[in-house]
Amino acid sequence: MLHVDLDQFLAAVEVLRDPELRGRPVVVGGDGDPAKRGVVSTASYEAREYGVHSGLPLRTAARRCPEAVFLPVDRPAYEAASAEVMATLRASTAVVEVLGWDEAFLAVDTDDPEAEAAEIRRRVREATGLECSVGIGQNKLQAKLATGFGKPGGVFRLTGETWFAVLGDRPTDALQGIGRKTAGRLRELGIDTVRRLAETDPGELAGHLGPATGPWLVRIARGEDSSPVTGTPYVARSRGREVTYQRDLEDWDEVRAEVERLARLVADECAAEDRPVARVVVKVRFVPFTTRTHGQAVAAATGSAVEQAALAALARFTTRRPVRLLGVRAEFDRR
DNA sequence: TCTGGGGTCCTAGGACCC
DNA sequence: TCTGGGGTCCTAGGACCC
Repeated sequence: MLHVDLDQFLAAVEVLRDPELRGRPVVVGGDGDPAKRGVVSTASYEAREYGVHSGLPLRTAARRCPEAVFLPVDRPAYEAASAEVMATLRASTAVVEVLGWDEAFLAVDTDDPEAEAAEIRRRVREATGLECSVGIGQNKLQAKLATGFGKPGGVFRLTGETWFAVLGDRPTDALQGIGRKTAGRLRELGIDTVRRLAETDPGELAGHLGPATGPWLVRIARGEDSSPVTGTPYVARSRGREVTYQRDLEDWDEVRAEVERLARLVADECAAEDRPVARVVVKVRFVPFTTRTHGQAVAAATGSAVEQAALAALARFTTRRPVRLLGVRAEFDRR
């Protein structure tokens, strides 16, 4: 199995549009104004030299790298570039499973995966001008982790034979699915490396981290993953809109009006997809950063059902502190 | 580090039913 | 009426990913 991951995707698309950006620190995020609330979506490798990375507040990025070029997120441009790349990948005989804008798994039948990977890199570059890295593995987990070792612009193979030599002594958050919080909880249990996690009794970990999560963590630490590469089209389970306000909302009438506006946007998208909404969840982030959600089942599929449900969900909030973010999410009927 | 926006999946507790 | 045990569903919150 191969995992294809485009290098510094958003920044690379911007460089293609404006070749003068090549070689310069480029930061894509928010509306391109580093003085505003927002975070970095993608930093070019030049910007990463200054400690700028995805998720970093734009203000902080500007402090670390004042000479960087800050650009707004241009979704349509990235969607178009992504579609071109995915079409290129699908043109081969492989089964292609797309993950977001800039990643895909490919199930290929070949005796020489490195040659296949090099060929994919060449075709993507020729068709789109974009560079990618390719990971090779016996399953999706191995392939995906391998890509990181190939970046940028390289190919890396990770198998059951090399798994522990490459990853055994690394911290547990080297694994996809383990973030800062879970790594911290594992450390408290005396588990600080991938190897230690792999040696842990799944039943014991279930007691600490849940019946599904515990045993799953042990499996991924062993490099085990039986999930197939599926070419079936992705079907969303929910659709939502959320917005962080540059100025905190203090007036609850304004909060109500905004929730109604977001609900209308979501309702229109759901209607366009012709999928019945089962539930609406409203999210409120209060100042400084406390987030609460309330949901409301949608009874009938009437014209304004989503808006009605959103306002009903909002009515369950009793706190009246200033608000920095509002969100409305519609969950589809699961059948 | 003053912390986006799009999502997915899992957990725990309570309600409810037999 | 001083109270079991198992199963399922719903809800809010948390963690993670791109």
